[in-house]
Amino acid sequence: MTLLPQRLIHKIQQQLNEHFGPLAWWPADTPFEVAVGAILTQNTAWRNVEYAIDNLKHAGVICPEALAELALGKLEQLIRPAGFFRQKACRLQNLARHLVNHWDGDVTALCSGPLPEARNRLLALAGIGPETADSILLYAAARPSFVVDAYTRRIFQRIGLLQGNESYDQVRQLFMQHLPEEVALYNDYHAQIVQLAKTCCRNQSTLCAECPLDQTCLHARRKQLC
DNA sequence: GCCCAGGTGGGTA
DNA sequence: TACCCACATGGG
Repeated sequence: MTLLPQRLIHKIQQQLNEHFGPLAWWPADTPFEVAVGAILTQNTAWRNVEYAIDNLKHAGVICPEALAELALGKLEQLIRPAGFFRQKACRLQNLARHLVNHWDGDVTALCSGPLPEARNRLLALAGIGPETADSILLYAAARPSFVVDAYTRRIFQRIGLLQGNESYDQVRQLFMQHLPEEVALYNDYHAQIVQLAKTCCRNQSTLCAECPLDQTCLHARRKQLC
């Protein structure tokens, strides 16, 4: 049985929600900390991001004003555990200075107004691409912008909904056109995707026997047939 | 020792 | 447009 994309996207969400419950999440205390985490986690394991954020907290610089003033070399050392530390230090300081200079240090102000314009403002900043922009919009500013990440692609490719050659915006549009425009739903869905990818639908050594989607997923059903 | 992790941007054809 | 590559650390 092959479900239409809309049915499939809803069914997966229901199954994940039943399995994990609502997660409503981003591990951060403030909107700015969400933005910092979103930049630091670029192609990096979250565990390493936590080390870097702990360093920033202990140094008392996890706010736009302090980060904007901090010596770049010092910032590089603090975020070193998150990898790509020279690039990411520039990106963080650039964001912090932009916020201080133009938005009164307020991430949610930067993300305000019509969604496409807000998203384009983020994309215009150095080192903020589509995934980072959508993470900031959704999790820092509670705007309904669906986040597509490597987990989303991996899971929905295995399920059979994606081929693997779709652009970021194509995947984002696929979800956004089939889901109601609800922040809480986007928030939970992405959080549940992350949870599934870390627990069952891992890159290697998949645990399909424990997966709540095993009856829906092509990958798991193929394994069952073997 | 090797591979991978919640990407992005610059260069090249 | 489509690939290729640099960017860097820490854990399994």
